[in-house]
Amino acid sequence: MSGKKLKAVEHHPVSAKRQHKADAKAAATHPPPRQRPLTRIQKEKQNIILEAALEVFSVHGFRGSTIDQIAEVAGMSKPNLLYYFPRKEEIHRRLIAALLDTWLAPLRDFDEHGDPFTEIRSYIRRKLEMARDFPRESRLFANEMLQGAPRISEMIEIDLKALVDEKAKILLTWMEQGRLARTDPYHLIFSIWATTQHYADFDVQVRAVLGKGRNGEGRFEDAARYLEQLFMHGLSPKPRVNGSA
Amino acid sequence: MSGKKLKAVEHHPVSAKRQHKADAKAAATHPPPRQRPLTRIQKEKQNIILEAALEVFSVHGFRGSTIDQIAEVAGMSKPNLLYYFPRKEEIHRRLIAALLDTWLAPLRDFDEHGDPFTEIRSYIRRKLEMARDFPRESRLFANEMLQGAPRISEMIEIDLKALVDEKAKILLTWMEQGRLARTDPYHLIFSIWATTQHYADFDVQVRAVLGKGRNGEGRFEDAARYLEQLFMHGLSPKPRVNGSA
DNA sequence: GGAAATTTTGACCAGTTGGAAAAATGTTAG
DNA sequence: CTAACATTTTTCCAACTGGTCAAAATTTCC
Repeated sequence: MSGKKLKAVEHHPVSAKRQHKADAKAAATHPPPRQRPLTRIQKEKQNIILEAALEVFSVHGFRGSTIDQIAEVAGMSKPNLLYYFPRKEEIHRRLIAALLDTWLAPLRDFDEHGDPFTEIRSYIRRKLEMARDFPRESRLFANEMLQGAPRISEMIEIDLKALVDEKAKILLTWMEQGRLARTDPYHLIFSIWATTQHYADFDVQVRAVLGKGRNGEGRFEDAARYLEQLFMHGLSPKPRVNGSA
Repeated sequence: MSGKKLKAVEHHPVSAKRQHKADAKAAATHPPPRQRPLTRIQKEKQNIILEAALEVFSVHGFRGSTIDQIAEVAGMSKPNLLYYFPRKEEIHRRLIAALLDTWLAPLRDFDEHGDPFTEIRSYIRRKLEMARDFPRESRLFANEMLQGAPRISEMIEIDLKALVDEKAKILLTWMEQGRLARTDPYHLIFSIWATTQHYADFDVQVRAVLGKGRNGEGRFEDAARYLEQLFMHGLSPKPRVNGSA
């Protein structure tokens, strides 16, 4: 349903506080067979679990989620789930790793050689589509941020920062060329993130406020229209070139 | 430190799944004396607890937080804490109730008779100040939203919606009067919420991206400047009235 | 078909968690 | 001083949690 391009980044903080007693044995019945190329069934089950875990983690956060919950959503028993992911943290790590990759793709596509407004508009559009189509991923990310990003601090301090720095530079160039209003490129990017992800993270609120009326999918199109205008012209009224209303 | 205008809204969902066995007895030694006007010490202790709970809940969410954690931050034992708030949920409820009140104050002050841009600008400013000065409250709110606002759905579906409807109407009037660009007032409000609260909720990310440089308090001023421009004129470059750069 | 490997299940465990009971320690008004 | 009350601490518990383990059920491969 959602986990499209997984990628298994493998970071291994290894900092398990309480390692119980599972030592270097590692080859008993429990862990899914190492070395071997990972059977089709294993991949399927892992995806089912990751999908279920996304569902749960994105709502309750890491600490607030239990393996039992995830197992139930995944339709399997807890020990069975633990057969595929020996540790709760491992599931979360995998989700986050996959997420970060997908999540930043739109920003990576930001093209230096394109037209500033076309680039910005399509970036907003893509982010908005992701908020619509992958709200759980957005919430998982938000949850992690709210907690101070304990598990991904290096990733955002290094990879993300580098990427944003790069794109900010592009924006600055455009500004110097007079093709874009001179302003803070970092906060510009923040504002795009904020306004688009809001529709995923605060979905309940958005729906509640818009009321029973057109809170179907229309809100995303309305949002797209509104944001386009906002980022283009702001809220200043049109200079009123032709006659009155 | 933070809980200014408490208000004790009293909602009582009462849906405790596991009621253990505490029945109508209710008058043992545990509960803080009912009826009596609530001594000064009681208020103080309650505030200490609420303060600690805010600290914990805002980071880990309701389910992810434990009474032990809160008690430790509050500098008291768990049973002692439970003497003042017999239930974990009760603490959370109190926090949320107080929060909603404070949180919406800036929007309430939105004045129909003011100048559109002055009103919008000062609304943005106030929200930004709140993000800076009360980030935990913002995160607590965000956490609740991420979880689908299970404990405050009626409140946002009724009170919040009514308030926003009212203010949206004002915005519409301004638009019709040609004093504000014609656009969707609801999404306009969403965008203000999103862009301002972002600085509290995604603080880690913002700081990481801005880097070690001026991530002190400067970011809030930069944000204020940027947002002012965004909401005023958008990102279109100045018409270039006078000469070149 | 059957041995080997994989997957699933059921029983179990130690540590945590929300909360109860009651005893112990203040505090205060008469 | 002391009885009545308020507060705090100690002890305890049942349910929940992350995780283990051996055995049973199933699949895979020759």
